[in-house]
Amino acid sequence: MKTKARPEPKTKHDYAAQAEIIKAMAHPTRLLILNSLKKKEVCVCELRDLVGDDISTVSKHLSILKNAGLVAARREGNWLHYRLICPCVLDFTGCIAGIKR
Amino acid sequence: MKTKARPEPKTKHDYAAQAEIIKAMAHPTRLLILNSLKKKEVCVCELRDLVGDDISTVSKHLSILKNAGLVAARREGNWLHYRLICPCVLDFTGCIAGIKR
DNA sequence: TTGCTATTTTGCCAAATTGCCAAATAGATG
DNA sequence: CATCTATTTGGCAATTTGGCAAAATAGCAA
Repeated sequence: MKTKARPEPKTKHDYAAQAEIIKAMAHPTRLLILNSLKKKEVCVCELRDLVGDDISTVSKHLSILKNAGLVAARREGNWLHYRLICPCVLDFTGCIAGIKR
Repeated sequence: MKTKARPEPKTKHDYAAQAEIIKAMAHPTRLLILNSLKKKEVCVCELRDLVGDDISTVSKHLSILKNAGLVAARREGNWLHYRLICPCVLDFTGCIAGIKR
């Protein structure tokens, strides 16, 4: 039987890596995109309609999410379908919802 | 018996509010502070030593966390002790740790 | 009151972020 | 090849953020 794992203390580097991912989520449009991908993959053009910004703006948000490792794309003909890689990032919402200022 | 609650669709305003809180967490120093408060409240001067930045910088990070509703302060003489209001925000870390780029 | 300590606020500046438009790219199709 | 569609990239201005230092504030004690 294993002894209970004791986590190493986190370094500044660890926190920087975490912050990169959290920063990618820290934008209203990107939260909307992530939530839109909760149940199914969605095409960029659909996301543009949902978001309502210029397509180039939406694309930039997607590349930020992609670089953070939060979403991935699959090409199908001319369309790119984005999907959520780690749906658990949306569980966060439940905790956040309980915070009142 | 109640029927299962069906969440309302989130508005841009909802996402903006969520983003505010997440943005407050999206900085290495602020993640370090939040984790330092995981088990017990901590004085500002201790946090300054942990973080290593100028005291005014630490104070600014604390005010960002406070405005986001993530921490609160309790005065004891000259010292201010900060504590984590919603420890659940640290559960997030588990999901984040699974993300690889 | 004065002085002392802990903390916050203000001012400043460099760096990063945001969003739009235009241009470039990738893939499909003729 | 040319052309069309979907998407990304580059450039730019406006705004926001981060960190230090100086000044201001809050509470305690003499």
